[in-house]
Amino acid sequence: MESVSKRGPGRPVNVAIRLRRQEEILDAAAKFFASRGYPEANIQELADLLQVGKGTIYRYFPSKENLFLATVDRMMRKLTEAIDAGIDAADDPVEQLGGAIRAYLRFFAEHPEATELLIQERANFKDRKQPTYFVYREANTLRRQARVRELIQAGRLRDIPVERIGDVIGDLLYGTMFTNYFVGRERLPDDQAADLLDIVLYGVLSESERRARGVKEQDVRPNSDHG
Amino acid sequence: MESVSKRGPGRPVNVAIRLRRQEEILDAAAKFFASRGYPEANIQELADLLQVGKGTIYRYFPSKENLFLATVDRMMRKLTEAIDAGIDAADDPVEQLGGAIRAYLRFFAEHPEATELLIQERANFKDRKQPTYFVYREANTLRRQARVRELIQAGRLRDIPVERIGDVIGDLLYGTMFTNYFVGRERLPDDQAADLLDIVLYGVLSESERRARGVKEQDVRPNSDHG
Amino acid sequence: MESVSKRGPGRPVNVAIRLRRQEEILDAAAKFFASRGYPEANIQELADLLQVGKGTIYRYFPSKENLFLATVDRMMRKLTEAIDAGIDAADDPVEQLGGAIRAYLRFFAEHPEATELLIQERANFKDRKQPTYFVYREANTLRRQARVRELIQAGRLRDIPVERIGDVIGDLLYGTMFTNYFVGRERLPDDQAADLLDIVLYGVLSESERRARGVKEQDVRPNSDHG
Amino acid sequence: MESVSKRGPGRPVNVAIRLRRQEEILDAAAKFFASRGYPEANIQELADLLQVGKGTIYRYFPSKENLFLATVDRMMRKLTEAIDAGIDAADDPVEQLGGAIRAYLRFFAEHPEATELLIQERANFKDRKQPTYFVYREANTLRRQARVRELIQAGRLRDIPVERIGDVIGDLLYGTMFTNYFVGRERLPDDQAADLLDIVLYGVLSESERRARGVKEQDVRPNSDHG
DNA sequence: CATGAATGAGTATTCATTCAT
DNA sequence: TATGAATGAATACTCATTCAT
Repeated sequence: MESVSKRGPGRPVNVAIRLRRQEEILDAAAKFFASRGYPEANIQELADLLQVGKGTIYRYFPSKENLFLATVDRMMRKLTEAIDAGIDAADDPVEQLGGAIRAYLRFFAEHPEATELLIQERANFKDRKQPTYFVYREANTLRRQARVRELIQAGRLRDIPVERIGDVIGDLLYGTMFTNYFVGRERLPDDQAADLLDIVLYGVLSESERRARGVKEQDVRPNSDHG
Repeated sequence: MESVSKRGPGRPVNVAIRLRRQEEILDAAAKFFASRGYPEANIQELADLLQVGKGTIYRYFPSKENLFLATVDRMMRKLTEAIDAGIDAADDPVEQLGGAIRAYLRFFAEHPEATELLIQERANFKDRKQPTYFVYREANTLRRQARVRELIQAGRLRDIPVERIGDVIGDLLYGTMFTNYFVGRERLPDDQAADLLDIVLYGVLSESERRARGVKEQDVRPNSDHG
Repeated sequence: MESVSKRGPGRPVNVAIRLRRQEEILDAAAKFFASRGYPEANIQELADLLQVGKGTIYRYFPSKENLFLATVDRMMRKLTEAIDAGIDAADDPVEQLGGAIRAYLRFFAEHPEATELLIQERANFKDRKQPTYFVYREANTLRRQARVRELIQAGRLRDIPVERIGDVIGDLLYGTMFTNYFVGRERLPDDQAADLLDIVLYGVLSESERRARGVKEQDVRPNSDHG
Repeated sequence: MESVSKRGPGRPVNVAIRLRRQEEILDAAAKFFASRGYPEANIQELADLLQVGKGTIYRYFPSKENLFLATVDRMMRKLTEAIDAGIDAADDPVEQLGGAIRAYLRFFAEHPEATELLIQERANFKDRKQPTYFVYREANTLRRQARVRELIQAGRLRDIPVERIGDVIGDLLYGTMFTNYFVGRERLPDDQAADLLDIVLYGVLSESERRARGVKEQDVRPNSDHG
């Protein structure tokens, strides 16, 4: 697509080869960094794994750090795609929320190395870089907040500040993903998504307790973070 | 004075001094490991900070690893104490839940280095050790589940499996704590606790949507993890 | 040229260069370890001497210990060759014994560092390794004992157990070599070999004393170590 | 015994205590240095063994080096005594030579640590100090050469330069002692002494070979080291 | 283009020695 | 006098990166 020219000058074939090789390296690197941890992952070993020379890796990525960050970025790109696909699979906005959550949990269940990469990035580049995860999360915030706002205006969600809803759901997913990985929880992502959604949608209080507490529909508590 | 041991002459071991020195080292080490990250934290610099010789640190802790893990453990002990205190401050069980959440968020707001230590531990000792955080979390699980069970039996919470509630709240807090730290959120812990609790207790759906979805009091959805 | 392997492009491994470099390192290391002593010999300094980076030495030898032991082994290989050459230089078996002794003493006179390496090995690897010297000595024992046995059968040597003769000559050379080095004796190796051989062959007793003591040809004293 | 004074000034008792304590330390140190090797022998461990504080050892010996060398010196003093006793046990001078050799070999058989101390001293103080062994050996040289000279004048030994005889016997013993220790030979010292003496006295040649070679009584070969 | 030989900065830990108690 | 707390010099080894072939 990039070069539609039938016969450009130079070496057109190599571009494709170069991209494919790059992908191969990133694939192997993702697993390798995740299994060893960034500091213990040495390039020589990765080169051996890939059956290429060390120098070759350096031809594709200027440094270990750069390779690692490319690895994380690629992973986050894939996560974003997966979530978007999960959203697009439903029509009803509330169902779309469920779709997003399922996609998120599925993704990390299928790619355990993804979680490890997030940790390693934060631990090893704490001062040098905003965590890629949050770069992406923020990039999608407005788009997703808009959706929530529509639901509120449609009267389907309580009138709570949209950031608050986004934060709670985002933080809950983030915490769930880490915990799943760290303690080795083996739940089916879809079951877990359902449980989680149930509480987020309905809360944990019983009907009687809700009534006893006199919930007001529009505003359960004064909104402190509107400003 | 403490021990009437028949020790001969010579410089007596002062237990109190020893303990105090140990605490001083742990205090400094917590901040130091958090600010540098485990791999970059070199003992020489820590010794300089403490104005003692490197050897002195090694008299109190046999290795860098040991010192670091002691640091994490101490922090988790303090967190547990803070949460317990937050619980004990209220009588009503639902209020106690709020107290626990507030204590948790306050603790990490006041001790930003605590979050960093958790990351560093996971990133640098991934294969050697179960994360201390989850050792403590598990140690308190049964005790806290019992409390939830009572609330359900009292009809104040929906009849949802207790693990599910514990997991959701635990994961939400965990994710919130990390996110606060990573993106530098500066919310007042108590406000954040209130927001979070509001959603956990009441859910995000509006009353009309709840009714439209025909919520059943006892069991909103078939319980998949009872067995 | 040596190997017609189908290696792809890239810098080819030059086996000859590799071997030469290895020899250079061993040469320098032998002198260096001998002059400093094993514990004081630090690799950085050796690298400086060789005008290469520390890492280069580690490319050829995996550790300081390994390098040192390779150094000792090489020296013992050379000693063995020298002795064998000394033996082959003569035809008469008794002359061959003289040739071996001369070669031994010459070797250590010409390579003072060899003695030092033997000491250093024993002192620093006492529990980890049988001294290389004795590994080689034992490897040659049977071969040399056979020669002695022939001489006895030919009636040229007294009928003394072959081990006894081998041990005495071996121990005498070992002790002479150490003593020469430790006290800085500067005798010509060939003169010393002659003196030593004279006593070993003829003993120190005068003819009259021999007769007075009634030497029996075949067996001067009851053989206690035949079994 | 040392201080016969009934009531000297100061603290007379302590001198005896001090000497006894010093001996205890030297005893333990000899075995300790021999088993660990000088560099690995750390003073703390020796203090633990002796059940005293590290500082106490430093009250008796100013440094690790000094303690070690005192240990070697004491050992050599004992060896000298043992050899002298072996000499004094016989009247006939040739028997006395046998007595000395037996005493030497017995001493090292009974004190294996003695050999190790000699190695360790040479290996670790190569540039700082003439080996104690040779200090003592030289100190006794003249005395022993005189004895040999008398035997020659009495016509009982061949007229060989006395140094040559002393060197050969001395080197042979030195080499035998080391070899015994390094290869773990378990021969009875007296048997070994007899074997060794047999060869030194009578040589290894058969009578017929001696005659064939035309041994001249007084001078088997021109004396090259008289000057 | 691909390779791997060469490089050298960087760091946890030990232990002889001192000296306050 | 005896002790042991405190100290800090000293060193092998790894591995990201470069660049000659």
